[in-house]
Order: sequence, then C-alpha cells, then structure tokens
Amino acid sequence: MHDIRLIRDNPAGFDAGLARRGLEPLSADIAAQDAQWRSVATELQEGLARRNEASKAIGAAMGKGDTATAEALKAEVAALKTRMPELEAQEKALAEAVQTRLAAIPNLPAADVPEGPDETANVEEHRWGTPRRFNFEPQDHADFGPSLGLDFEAAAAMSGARFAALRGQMARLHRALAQFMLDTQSGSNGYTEVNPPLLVRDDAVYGTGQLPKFAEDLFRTTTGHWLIPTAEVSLTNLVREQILTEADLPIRFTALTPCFRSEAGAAGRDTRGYIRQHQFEKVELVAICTPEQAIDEHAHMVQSAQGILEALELPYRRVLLCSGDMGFSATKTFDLEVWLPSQGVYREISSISTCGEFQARRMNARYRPEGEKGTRFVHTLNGSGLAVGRTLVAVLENYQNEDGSVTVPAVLVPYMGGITKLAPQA
RNA sequence: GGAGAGGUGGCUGAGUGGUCGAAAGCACCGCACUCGAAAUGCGGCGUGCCCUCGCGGGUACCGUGGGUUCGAAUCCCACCCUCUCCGCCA
Repeated sequence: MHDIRLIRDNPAGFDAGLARRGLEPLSADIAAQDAQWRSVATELQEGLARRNEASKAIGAAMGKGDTATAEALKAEVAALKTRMPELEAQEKALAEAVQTRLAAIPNLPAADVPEGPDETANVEEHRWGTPRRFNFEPQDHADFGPSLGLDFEAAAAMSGARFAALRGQMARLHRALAQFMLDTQSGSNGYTEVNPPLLVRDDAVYGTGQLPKFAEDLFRTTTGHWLIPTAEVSLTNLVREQILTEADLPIRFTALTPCFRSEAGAAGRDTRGYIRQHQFEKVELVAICTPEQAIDEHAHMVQSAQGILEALELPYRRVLLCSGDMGFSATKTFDLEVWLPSQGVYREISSISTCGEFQARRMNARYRPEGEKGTRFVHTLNGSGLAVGRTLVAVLENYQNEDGSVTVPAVLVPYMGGITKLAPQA
C-alpha cells in the first residue's frame, strides 16, 4: 500500500517508479480522485461542525430548562441535516475508490534494482559450486523418482494433477530435508520457530499483498478462509495491528508449513515432475525490523538461505531480479536458483524479498522509535529457506547414480537414521 | 454447538444519552527537591484525516459494521474476538 501523500507530493517520481515496473502513469488520476474526496470530506466536516455546535447548545438550553430554545434549535439542526446523508455517502464512496485504487498498485522497485521487462533482464550476482560431471546421462527425477518412492500416479488418482505422494525412503528424505532446514534456521541463524495457522482470513492475505489482485492463485475453504500460499502470510501477520518496541527489533520468524497454490496461471508449465505442485512444503523466513535494519536483514536472510544449499553441496546462483520480474509487494528481490542437471539449467528454489513498509501499511504494523514520539511503520522481509519439494528434486538429480540410486548428502545422514543411499525398489 | 460474561488510550481500569477524547492509576517526558539517585511534589502526555505558509482550527475514533436520536463509549441490530461452564472431539 502506498502513502497517498507521496503521490500528492511527488507524482512524477511515483509514475517513474511505476514505469520501471512497466506500468502506465497513475498519479494524475489518483490525485484527481483524492482531490475530489478531500473537497467532499471538507464540506462534510464543516456540516458536522455546525451540527455539533447546535447540539451542544441544545444540551445547554435543556440544562437550563429552556425548552423553547431547545426545540427551535432542534428544528434548525434537522433542516441542516438534510444534506448530510448524501454527503456522507459520497465521502465514503470516494474514500473507498481511492483505497481500492491504491491497494491494487504494486510496490515500487528500490533504486538499485535493475530495470527490465521480465526475467531476461535479471542480473546474476553470484555463483557457488561446480555442477557435477556425470559419466552417464543424468536422468530427470520424474523418470527415476517413482522407483524410489515418488508416486505421482496414486496421488493423481485421488487428487488429480500436480499432486504427489512420497513413500518410504523418499518420504524420509523429504522429512530429513525439512528438519535440517528448520533446525538450521531456528538455530544459529536466529529465527524463532513458529507453527502458524494455515487457514487465514481476508485481512491477513490482504496484508501481505496476495489480495485483492491474486485471489485466483489461492484456494479458499467453504468457511471463507484462505489456505496460505506461503507461510509468509502467517508469519508476517503475526505482528499485524501491533505497536512493537524498537529494542525488540529485528524479530525473525521461521516456520515449516505446507503451502497451497492453485497455479491457475501456470497451465502447461512444469506439468511433469515435482517442481510445481498444488501442495508443497517450505521453510519460510520472515523478518520484522526498522527501516535502518532492513538492508542488513536482507543480507542475513540471503546468507541463511544460501547456507542450506551450501551445506547440501548443491550448486546454485544468486540473481537480482529486475523491476519487471518482482512480486507485488517486493521492493527488491534476490532469487536463488539451484542447478538441475537433467534440464541443464538453474531453477528457482528461493525468493528473498524486502518489502519496505508496503506490507506494514496494509497490516498497520508499527513500532515506537526510542527517543522519538509517535510511531513508524516497520519494514518486512520474507524468503524461502528453502522450498522443501524443490530441494528434494535438486538432491535427487544432483546425487543420482547410474544404477538409479541416490546418495544421501552427508549433512542429512544423521536425519536419515544412518541411511546413506536411496535404492530402487524394483 | 449450547448458556453466561466481556471487548474503553502503551498497560490496568472507571464511565449506562449531552459540557466525555473519555476519571484514576501505571508507564513515559519536563521541572522542583538532591552532591547524585531513589522517594516525593508540580506540570505535560492518544491516533488518523481535513483545512492552514504558520499559529491554530475542525472532524473521526471507546472490538467491527449498520441503525435510533438534535446529540451515542452509553440505546437497538448483525458480525468478529476473548474468558467461564456444558456438550463434542484429535
């Protein structure tokens, strides 16, 4: 959510930011709507002021027992009030129109975000690890996975496309990955482990920015709840409508949760394999901090996510997203992409964004700066640390052997009860 | 799901139709006292929005949304949430 004052004060700057996102200028339109609202609001307030004045006089007259004066004043106010309902309705409609307008505008890119229309303009910043040289043709996990317990067929029979069941060693490996990630993030990386709600109300999803624009990407229950598409929603909303103490910041949360996405706009993309599912697990990282802390928190979050890939010895690269490829609420985003040998490409496995006060405004999440009066909006950040399903795919593909087995990464062996290899089950 | 109680400022908590943005206490800030601190005393201290160059003025806000009234924290309706008891349940 943008501050209307910023648009009033610097319309050109606002439109320039939108242009970097590939959007048409909106400031003139919004400013006009806003001016109209203010004029109506002022007129309404003047009417209310006169009414309040007269009502006080009525109270005073009645206190003195002067019924005649009181009755005369009552008649006067009644006449004065005839125009009020209309003005009130107008004011409300105009205020809502401006709000609705603002709520649908994405965050503006930070100054150091490269400009570009789509992912082709993203900038690779860092590369870690060397893709393994196979002395055989590396296979697609969708091909050799099923014999290791990755069951698409049975899941499709009960749930349809984009669902999978993990069995036996495969389920264990998935759990090991999740546990390892959660332990690491809640340990030395300093994120407080949370087990949050997976079903949330409109306000929460609006707060993080998935609503109102992206309802079609979400699942909704018959009770009107939304299934979270990411724990970013639950973790960030942990501070909604709160006034935090500066000394408590930064606050870091992590959670291992299922995520639910309808993938409405992804028809035909990644239909094979375990890359794009309606339901997947993810270890999420969220930070709530002051504006001054945000850059360091972002760096720390990136480190926290990269650390997982490095511990698993999975080659990856870090990409700074260009203005046109960022999500709705982000002002700056790094993606981590892991090497998938079967496709010979790096695929997104984590997205780490700083949102400035964009989400905080929507959630009304503030803090009280020390030695300053009043409150300020917090900054919010979120990132995957990591997507468990996609990490499983990366492990399977990078650690595959010619005989169809998969070596368990060393760091996971303790989580596997000593199992060092997934072997095909005929 | 049923019955009951309740949601008031950063916190605790008064207030059941008018002069209530709201008593009191705590917390916080300033001043006094003190070598300094504590204790004590005095004063200050909510937020959003609109108008104004500014001083300042106006308006809204007592869970949320409607309604009654000249006037609503206070009365009415709906909803949300919390607590207690009962039922059910992993």
